[in-house]
Amino acid sequence: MRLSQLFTKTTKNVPADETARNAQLLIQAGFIHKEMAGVYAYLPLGLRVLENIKRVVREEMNGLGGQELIMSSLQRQELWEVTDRWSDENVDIWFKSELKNGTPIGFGWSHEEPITDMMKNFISSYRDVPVSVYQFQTKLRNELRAKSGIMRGREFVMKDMYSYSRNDEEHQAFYDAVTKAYLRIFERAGLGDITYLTFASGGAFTQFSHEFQTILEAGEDIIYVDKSKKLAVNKEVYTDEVLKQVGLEKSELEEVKAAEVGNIFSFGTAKSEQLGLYLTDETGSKQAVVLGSYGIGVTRLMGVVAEHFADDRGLVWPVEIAPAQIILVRLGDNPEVVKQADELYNKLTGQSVAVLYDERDMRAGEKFADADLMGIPYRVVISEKTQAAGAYELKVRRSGEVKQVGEAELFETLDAKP
RNA sequence: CGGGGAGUGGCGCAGUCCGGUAGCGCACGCGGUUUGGGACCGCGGGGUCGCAGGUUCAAAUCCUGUCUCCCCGACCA
Repeated sequence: MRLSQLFTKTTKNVPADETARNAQLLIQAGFIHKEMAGVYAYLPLGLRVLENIKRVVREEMNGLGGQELIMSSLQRQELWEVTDRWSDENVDIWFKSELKNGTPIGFGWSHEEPITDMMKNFISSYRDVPVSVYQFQTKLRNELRAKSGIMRGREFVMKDMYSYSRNDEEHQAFYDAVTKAYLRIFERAGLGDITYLTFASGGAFTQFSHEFQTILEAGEDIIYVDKSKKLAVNKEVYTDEVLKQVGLEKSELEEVKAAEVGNIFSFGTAKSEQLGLYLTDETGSKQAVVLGSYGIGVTRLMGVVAEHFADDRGLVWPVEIAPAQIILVRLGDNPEVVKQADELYNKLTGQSVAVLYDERDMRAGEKFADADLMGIPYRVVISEKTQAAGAYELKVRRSGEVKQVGEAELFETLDAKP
């Protein structure tokens, strides 16, 4: 993408109505636009990050055998009344409206009920399971107070997966596989070192659920981490009894603030029984289906990554989810410089390397500041100076390291062929 | 939902106490000088001061109501 064609602009002014670092930087860099409190639009660069995160998540979900679909945002009152989660007393984050004829409808804050109800059409035999389905869905939640930028909004994108199994053993095998896949996702998003599998409240159905908590000062949760065992316990279930159960020693635990980037649940058969999802086994007897639910806050994850890696110059994206792998900065309009820069741009984009080509008629300082603010992992400069030196100037955003490289090394860095 | 703070060109702010023709920086347009870390000079365009009432000869400024935004807390499968 040529930056002269990009409609968004960076700004030096920090937005006054944001204190969350992630939102400040994402707005300054032109990645997102704030529509109202807790509601953000994703502009071209931000959308690229979002799509990259989705790509990673999708690959891992498909690897588990998950089948992608998209449920609806408008939901039926009667369905949620079956599980007693329609009333505002029980669920206080509903957005509700009604059809022209007066029929109440809700805007989806979760999809457990609709998706499980829908699966009744397709699961009737033990031969139909195990099966898992997932979606990337915009969730709407009428939070009393929005905060933390895109880490907690009223409208956000979540990947939610649901698994249907015939018994606890089958369910547990899948649950464990999801756990591993989740850890790989956070690893690929660059947060592997600081993301912990965390024991958390299991709600009404099981004793524990598992959260994936990323250590972050701006996080909203308190957890106790055992860094050597790579496990943690959420403060909400932090008792001697629980520690004993999960095999953690109080003396090994450290209290930290963290952001919940994922959460997985076992529902057992309770919800299936409520909604009437049964299968027939080999003996012809009817059994309730074992349900699991697995969420990742996609937009929150983007916010956490932004927040965690940012430095005093701006955003810093890990290569796998960056809006571009490289930003090609062309200085001046000397015909030879233009020629070399155009050629490099064409060669890289021809190999599907995502390149931001800064061919704007601007001063070097502004271009460098923009490249830093946008957080593109690699920056290559082509100018009269680099031509005289006979090498490309390559800067690594994260470390700040600058070096002269030849074509071979440049392409190797970008995992491309010269 | 309780407490606190704030709404003034696209963005960031001053002006409000003490009423008298709305200003600065960034961004934008034109001209010029610059040109490897957010340059400089000159000229220029752009704002019913959140909204609705009220007081007054006169309201960004005073009064009443209302909406929105931010922070702390509470809440949070």
